[in-house]
Amino acid sequence: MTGAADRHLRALQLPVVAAAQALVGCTIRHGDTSGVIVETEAYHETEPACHAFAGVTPRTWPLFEAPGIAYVYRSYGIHALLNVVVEREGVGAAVLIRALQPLAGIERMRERRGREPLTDLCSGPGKLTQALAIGLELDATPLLGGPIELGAPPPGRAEPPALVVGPRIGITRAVELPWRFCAAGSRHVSRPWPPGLLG
DNA sequence: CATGGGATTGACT
DNA sequence: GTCAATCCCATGC
Repeated sequence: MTGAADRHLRALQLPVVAAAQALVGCTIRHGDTSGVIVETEAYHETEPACHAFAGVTPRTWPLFEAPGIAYVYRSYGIHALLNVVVEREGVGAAVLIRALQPLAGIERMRERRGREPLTDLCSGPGKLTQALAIGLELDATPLLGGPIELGAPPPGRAEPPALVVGPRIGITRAVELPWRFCAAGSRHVSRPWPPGLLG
C-alpha cells in the first residue's frame, strides 16, 4: 500500500530536510499517550547547530546509527528532547520533534504536565517529552517496534498537511537555514506564526 | 580537571 | 518583556 499508511516508513529513508517535512502528520506514541506531529526541525552534521557537527561523542553516537532510532538528550539540564535519527549509518542527521497535537491519553498528559489546556500539553519539544513520559533512558531505542512508536498518520488524515517553513528556534549557529516545518494553521505548535501566514 | 554553554520552560516584572 | 533553574558534556588548559 502506498500513501499515508507508510509515510512514516518512507520518511525514514529520506534526506533529513525532506524527512522533517514528511514526518509532519505522522504519529508518535509512548504507552497510552500519543499525538500527531505538527512541528519538526532538521539537523545535519554539515551545519554547526547539529550536535553531530562535533563528530561521534558519548552523547552524539546515536545520531550516526542507521535510521529509525530515537536520539534523546538533556537540554538546559532540565528537559529531554526527542529526535528521529535519519540518513544512512555513519551520517549524523536527525529530525527534532518540536510539537504534537494530542491524540490519546490526554488526561494522563494533563497529570504529567500539571496543566489543563490542550494547547499547553505538547506545544514544545520539552513539553511533549514530559507529556509522553519520554526520558533519557529511551535514547537510542528503536522507533519501530520499540518503546516509542513512530506511526502513520491517523485515519482521516491521509492527505499530507500544508506546511509553513521558517528558521529553527532557539539556536545560535546556522540560524539562516529554513529547516523548521509546521502544520499550517495548527494551534499546537511551539510558537504561533505571525498572522497572515496561518493556513 | 575546571569551565561554559545550551535544539527550553515557567514564573515573574 | 526578563530571568533563573539545572546538568551533561564538549572544550580547553
